[in-house]
Amino acid sequence: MRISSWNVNSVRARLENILDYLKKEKPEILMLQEIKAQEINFPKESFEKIGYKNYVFGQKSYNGVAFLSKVDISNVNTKFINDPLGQARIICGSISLKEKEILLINIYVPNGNPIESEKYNYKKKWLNLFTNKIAEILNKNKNIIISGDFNIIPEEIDVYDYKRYENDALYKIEIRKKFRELINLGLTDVYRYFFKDKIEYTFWDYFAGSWQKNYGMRIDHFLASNNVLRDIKSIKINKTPRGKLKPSDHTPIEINIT
DNA sequence: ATGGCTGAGCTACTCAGA
Repeated sequence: MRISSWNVNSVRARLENILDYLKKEKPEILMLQEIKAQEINFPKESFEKIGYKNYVFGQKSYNGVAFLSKVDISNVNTKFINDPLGQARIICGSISLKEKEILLINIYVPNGNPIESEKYNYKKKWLNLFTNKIAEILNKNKNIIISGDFNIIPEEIDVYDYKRYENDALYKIEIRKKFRELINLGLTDVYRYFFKDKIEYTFWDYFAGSWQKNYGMRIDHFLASNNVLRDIKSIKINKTPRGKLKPSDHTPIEINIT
């Protein structure tokens, strides 16, 4: 089974690109972030027409997450945490894989910039709430996958010039520590598990030819609990969609799981 | 290079992203 995650930066502006991607790569599940639409404006029919069910948690203008899936997702929940600002940033649900039930948690972490603003406090508070909830979940459920746009650069090698990001909400040491705290609950950064030193990115700014110069960062991740990690056979950052016309500034990251 | 694009909401311009 292939599961993919992609911050699409508006599901409506990106509809043709998303449909092209689904037809070409045929993931069983695509986890979307930043759909920037209310559920009523989500183009469900377009996805249903090519065999994907829609599970949507949207809001007006900003944020919003969703699952597109060929298989049933059960117990879909949009209240995983009580978001301090009431924003649509998490949707989760369960899938069956062989005899296993796996909880999929699709997240869009707050950006947090600029760091001297209330937005940074919101990011820290959000990450604390999320990590506490994951700790609680892991006590009873050993099969979880967290994926999405974390807005966190884990290490130096995950950004084209880390010195420029030392006072940025994506790379500040305080934020990277929160990522470590989450991992230390018993999760693995799946990309780094397969590729110890490889330099690859999932995001490139729209500005100033960042894509052409490969000025990017790795901020979209798959984290898996140990029981699930065993079943993950590969992971890939698929750069093709970022090079298309009218692209998202992020590109999909995909796992194969058996 | 702390915003030089891009999108939503709206219909002029602000807010947000990373």
